[in-house]
Amino acid sequence: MNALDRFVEKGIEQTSIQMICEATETSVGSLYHHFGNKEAIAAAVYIEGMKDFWQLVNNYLDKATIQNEAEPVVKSLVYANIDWISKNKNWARYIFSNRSVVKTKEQKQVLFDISQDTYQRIEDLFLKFINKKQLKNLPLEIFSPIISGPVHDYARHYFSGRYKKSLQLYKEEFAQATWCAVKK
Amino acid sequence: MNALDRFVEKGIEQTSIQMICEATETSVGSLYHHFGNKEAIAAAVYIEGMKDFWQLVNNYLDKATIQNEAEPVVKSLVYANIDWISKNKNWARYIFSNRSVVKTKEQKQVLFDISQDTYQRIEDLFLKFINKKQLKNLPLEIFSPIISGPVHDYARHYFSGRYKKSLQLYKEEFAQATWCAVKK
Amino acid sequence: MNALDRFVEKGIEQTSIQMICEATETSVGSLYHHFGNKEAIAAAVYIEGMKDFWQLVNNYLDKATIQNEAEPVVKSLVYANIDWISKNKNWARYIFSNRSVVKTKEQKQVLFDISQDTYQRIEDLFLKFINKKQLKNLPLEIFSPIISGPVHDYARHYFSGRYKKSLQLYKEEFAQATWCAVKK
Amino acid sequence: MNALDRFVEKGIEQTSIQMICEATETSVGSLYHHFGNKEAIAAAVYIEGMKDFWQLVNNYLDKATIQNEAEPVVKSLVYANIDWISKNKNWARYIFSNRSVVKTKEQKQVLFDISQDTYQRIEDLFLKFINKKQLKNLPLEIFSPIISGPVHDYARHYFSGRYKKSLQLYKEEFAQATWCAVKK
DNA sequence: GATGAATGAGCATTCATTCAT
DNA sequence: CATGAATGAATGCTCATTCAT
Repeated sequence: MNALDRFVEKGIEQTSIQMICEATETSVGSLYHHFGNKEAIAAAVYIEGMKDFWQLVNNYLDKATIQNEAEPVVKSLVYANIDWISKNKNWARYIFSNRSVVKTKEQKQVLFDISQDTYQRIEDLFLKFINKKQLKNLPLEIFSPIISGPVHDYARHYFSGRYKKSLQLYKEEFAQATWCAVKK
Repeated sequence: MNALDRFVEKGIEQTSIQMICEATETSVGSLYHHFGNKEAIAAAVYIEGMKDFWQLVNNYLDKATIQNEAEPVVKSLVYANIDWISKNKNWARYIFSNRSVVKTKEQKQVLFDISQDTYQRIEDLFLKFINKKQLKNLPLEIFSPIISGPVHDYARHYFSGRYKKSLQLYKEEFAQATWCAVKK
Repeated sequence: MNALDRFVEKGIEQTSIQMICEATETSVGSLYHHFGNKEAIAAAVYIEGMKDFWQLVNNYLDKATIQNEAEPVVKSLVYANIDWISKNKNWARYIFSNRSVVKTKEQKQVLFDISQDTYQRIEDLFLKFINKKQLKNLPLEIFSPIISGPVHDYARHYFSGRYKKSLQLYKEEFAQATWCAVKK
Repeated sequence: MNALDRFVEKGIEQTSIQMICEATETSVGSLYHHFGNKEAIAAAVYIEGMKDFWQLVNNYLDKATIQNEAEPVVKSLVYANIDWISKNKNWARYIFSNRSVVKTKEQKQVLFDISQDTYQRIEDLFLKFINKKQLKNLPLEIFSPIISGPVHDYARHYFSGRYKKSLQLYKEEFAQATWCAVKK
């Protein structure tokens, strides 16, 4: 689905239904039959991207949890962010810039359902590692910003052209700094 | 009263020139006389916000550099982010979501000029503290994401309604975690 | 009912798309769907008029060429001008005052194609009559101004209200004077 | 006054007051102080051009009437048209395309006054030559179209780019054909 | 008289959405 | 289910004109 490329290229508002039709080789009527309106298309693209992201996170966690240690788990989350963003640049740009396209209750529910299992899995892991004194005893909701924030922030600057070096280049630096930030 | 409030409330595209006129008690012609077009208004709001932010950062640095230690400097940057975002919620929302409104060479130059002195000041400080072995020897361009990223990420979730607790509540946690992330 | 009537009445610039919609009982979108922009509407009206004119010229030539003499051919061109202008006052006014609406290559080509056959036919006839010493040996491109110019000039003054008598009244005078102007 | 050049270049409607100010190195207020509104500027340019034209015609008639013969008088009118148009291309283009800018009673009166003397002079001459059987006994109001029409028509085609050769090149041909058209 | 900033009505054009085929 | 012509509300922007200085 190349609506994504158009959305990233010109912005959602500047991408007309006509353009999406051409990019996806669909007819106007067909698009409306499937999605109902333009906002739903934007939301569908967002949700599809997030689904893909959470799958990757889940896969990385499968390997990282084998050793039952906090460090590989935390670092795997950093790696997952860096790798997914690197491989899905347009999706990342889109998701970073268009959080607000998910508006309706139904869309929000779908988004919630997509991440819920993995989110819960991470919370359980973190609670366990806090108890095992491997992680700082931080409120659960600030782990995610501490782990993902730096990478996302770098990616934003990179996408805007301010930073030139690829995320992959600083993979270990981000992973190590993040680990230092959260470890007990 | 502000164009900013309308932009945040409905999004730039969904805010018509008419709405801006009403919000600012200006006439259409006057707006165009001073700004030239809508994009320039959006850019001006962005730049004004950033100017305010960098001033605050500079003020915080003045106090933090007295002791000539890395820790208060790093933490002051975290505090500056948290305090500015907390006090200027709409400006923060706007800047987080509309980085791309600064488009023309002139606008980019103005934005650059605004931050340049403080940015340089921070780089000089970090280089000094790296040499004094108080900070990890990281590439300079990843300090900023590591320090600002977590706070920004939390703020985004907070603004979107996902997180309910205010940033101020986690001020020390963010400052401490960030310090751990970058200290040698 | 016609875009033409509005254009003549108020001028092209002073005729808004809204007015054209009302006059043609079309919707704005439909107009843009078919023409693309306002200039294309103005050009289409111009071209339609010229098509009609050249058809009349062609019909008149059919009859005038039967005798194989220069005089009826030359006079038939004068008559064609006078009759077409008399019967299509608004189209004539429009075409006289808006030559420059035909701007794009495509429009110019269509206009050329419309007149080309008849134009060539007239040139061939004139060359033949020059050779038969029935016409002055003038450059081909000044026959047209000599034949049409007086009638057009009268019509312009008539349309502007300066002259009151109808063109038809002076039909024979124009035909005879024109014949005297070009005959050997 | 270079408003003329702008009017010809872009059309009256497409020439803004601002452009006229820049072209004439005047201020907006000054322009409005002297002319009252945009239409009056357009009319003033038209009238100024016509004044210049009629002066030339008058000069040419001074010389042409010495011999007291119809032929030099008729031909001098053709020459006057050709020479004035050749020397004042932009004014000619403007006047040909913007007859309708003279709208108010006052403007029409001025225009009338400008041409009246010369117009009367020509009518008197023509009446005399008709009586002397040097000219066809045509209604007075069709002499002008017969004499000026061909030249004007050629000029229009020349200005639109359709004809490439300058008017001056066909000076004698137009003069001779016109003389043939009106002579007894 | 001269100035040019301010005004706001008016316009061409776009585009999400509908619906008859 | 698919299509794309038709719709018309909504918008960014221009520009003639005014008027306080």
